[in-house]
Amino acid sequence: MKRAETRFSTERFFRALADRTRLRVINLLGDDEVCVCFLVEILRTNQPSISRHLAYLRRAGVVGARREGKWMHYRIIDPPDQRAASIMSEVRAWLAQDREMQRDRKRLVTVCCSPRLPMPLQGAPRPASVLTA
Amino acid sequence: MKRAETRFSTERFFRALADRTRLRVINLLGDDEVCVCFLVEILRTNQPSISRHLAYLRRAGVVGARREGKWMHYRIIDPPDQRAASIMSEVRAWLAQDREMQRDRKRLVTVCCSPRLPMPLQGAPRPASVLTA
DNA sequence: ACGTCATATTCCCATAAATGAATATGAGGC
DNA sequence: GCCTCATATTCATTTATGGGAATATGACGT
Repeated sequence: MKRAETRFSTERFFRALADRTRLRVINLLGDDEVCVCFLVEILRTNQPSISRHLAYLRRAGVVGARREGKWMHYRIIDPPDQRAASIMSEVRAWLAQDREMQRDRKRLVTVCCSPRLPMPLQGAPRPASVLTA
Repeated sequence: MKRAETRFSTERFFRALADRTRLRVINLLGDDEVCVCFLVEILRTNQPSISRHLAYLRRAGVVGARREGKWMHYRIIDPPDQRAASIMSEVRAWLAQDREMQRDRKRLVTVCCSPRLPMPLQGAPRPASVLTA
């Protein structure tokens, strides 16, 4: 079991948003849970890097995680602070307008729907939104 | 004349908000122009430090400056991006609830209204809100 | 021109954060 | 138990960031 995260901090919250990779992660999570392995695939970076960014976002109070067997599913959660939650909504709407972010989302759908997933993703649980799309 | 600042950047914007001193500056600026010398006084730090933070905020597109003789007045401006502007409104409302921020504002009023200003502030132009308060 | 005052910038140092490589953990199957 | 796979953490190194001291700039007065 993990330690209770240190109290919510305004600075940590903004810092979490001050990195393009983390913003891309937030964008990809969208309104569903997404498995880490897909984030690794779409962001084309190595697994430890994503894992650390996710940990950062978790400490900042903006994402939550759920384990399912070997897979970890991450999702956006409302930060404990009401104002922070409003800001998160704005941020997500903002990201939705960004070119690279739109490309990322497209790629996520493409990759997930592909009949033959890239090797490392065989059998990984697809994000819900893709399945229902 | 200064160079045109590099294009607005989401990350730079959030990084600007990821520092307590800068948040305190934003809070102190409130809805008026405030002279740098008052920020130095209230935040009890050295002048170069404030100046750098202000430069940071300027590059991030959240504050603007106006020179009046030897004095520089800073004010909050709407970032070029509409979404960023909404976020700034949220942030400012958020800061207004913070204890330390409220103390800072109080001190600003106290200092400005004091009949005998601290030495280095003699003759400095007071922020408008204090005068009309 | 010079001096002074308010502010900006530079330089250097210390700390913090991001990265890649390697290793550790945790879950499931045999 | 061991092996494998998905994810997390550690380590070492680089790279940004903030702070203090000193210096530069810009505006005004003389």
